[in-house]
Amino acid sequence: MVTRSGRTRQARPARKERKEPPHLTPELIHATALAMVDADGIDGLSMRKLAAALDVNPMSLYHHVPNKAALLQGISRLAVADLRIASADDDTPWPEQLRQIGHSFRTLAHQHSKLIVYLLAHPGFIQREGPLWGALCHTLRRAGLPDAEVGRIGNVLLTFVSGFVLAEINGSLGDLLDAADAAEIDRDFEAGLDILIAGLGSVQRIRAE
Amino acid sequence: MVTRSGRTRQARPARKERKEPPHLTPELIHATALAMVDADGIDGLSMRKLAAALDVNPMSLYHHVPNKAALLQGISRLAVADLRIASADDDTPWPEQLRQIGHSFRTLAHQHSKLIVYLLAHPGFIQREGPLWGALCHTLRRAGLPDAEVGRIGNVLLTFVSGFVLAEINGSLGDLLDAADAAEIDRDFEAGLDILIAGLGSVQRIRAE
DNA sequence: ACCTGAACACCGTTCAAGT
DNA sequence: ACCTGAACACCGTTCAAGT
Repeated sequence: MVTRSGRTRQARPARKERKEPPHLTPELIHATALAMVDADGIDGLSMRKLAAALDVNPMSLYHHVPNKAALLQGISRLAVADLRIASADDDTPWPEQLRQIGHSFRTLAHQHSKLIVYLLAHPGFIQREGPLWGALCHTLRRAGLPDAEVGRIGNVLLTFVSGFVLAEINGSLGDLLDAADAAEIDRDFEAGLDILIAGLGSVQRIRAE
Repeated sequence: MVTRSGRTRQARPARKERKEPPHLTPELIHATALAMVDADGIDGLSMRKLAAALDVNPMSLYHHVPNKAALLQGISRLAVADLRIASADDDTPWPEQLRQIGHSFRTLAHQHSKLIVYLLAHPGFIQREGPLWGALCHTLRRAGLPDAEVGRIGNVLLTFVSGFVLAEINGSLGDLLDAADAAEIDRDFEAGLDILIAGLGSVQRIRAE
């Protein structure tokens, strides 16, 4: 919830009366906008409502953010920064590491569910240079996959996880299965990863022959 | 392209002058709106632009369609009606049949790419009673899967295909892989289906023990 | 340098008035 | 029964004017 009542209201007589300057910065704007999206969804965010939440004239925002598209891009950067890939220790077996990457993504999706739906539907979310794709490719190479197959297989894993969290968040997953509780859906996610990893093993064997 | 110049302009003196009634019906409205979305995307559709394309006052639409949400629902119904599941002949092996279902979905996604992105991001697209989910469950049961697993596994296949077409349409797939041509992406899709089906086979074996 | 009001071109939707 | 203009409450964004 973004509330305008959270402002400091101290007794000492500030130099500028009770209308202290909000110290408007891109960081503050992005953070507030992300909070609004997390709370009310993409449609709940507008330049004018954002300005109201910051207690500022709508037009002031345009001195720190070029336009709404750039604002959304800034929000995305902020959210993706919350992604934590557990990997980096090469002694855990690669199937377990793939599972961890999948869980990292899904956790991020739960943290910013409203935004992730928007991000998955628009280009430029997963980047070739990002930590997620890097970790994925690294793990697959460690699993013995030839370089030519790494991208292809990595994409299969990524698209499955994307599709899953999307269906999970928009509710169609709970609709198709009769899964009412979250634990059931967790198990479905695990089952999907199992199938992919099992399939990956068999394809790996085939290509190696 | 929806153009307003496509109206008949005959020489005979119509009773109502050159402003003939557009015979506004829900069907015509939905079809025109779908064409607009296919051409310009979801954001390219507005009640006012739709009315302009139909050469009608914006407010007239509200006598045939309750609101924009209902309009989008009607468009979706229209698009989903284009889905053609090839199956129904039980002599083809189940892996091939699964592949065909996946291709049916992907073909639909290509036909209405702009709309499908919207549909996947919003609830209610894949229905339990729909032909796609029905065919999927039927095939999986035929593959010898216990009833308890059918939903779970069907969901894995569906979410993979959803995630794939989404990444394909919004361009992030072509970005991550260096795949420039469509044929390469076709092969990636095939590879994904192969992995899932292979994994499905092994899980099937495990559960059977 | 930063803020702001007015204005422009759009939205979806309601409602009373027309035929 | 169907259509329509005016109006309302919203948008994103530009721009000239203020400090």
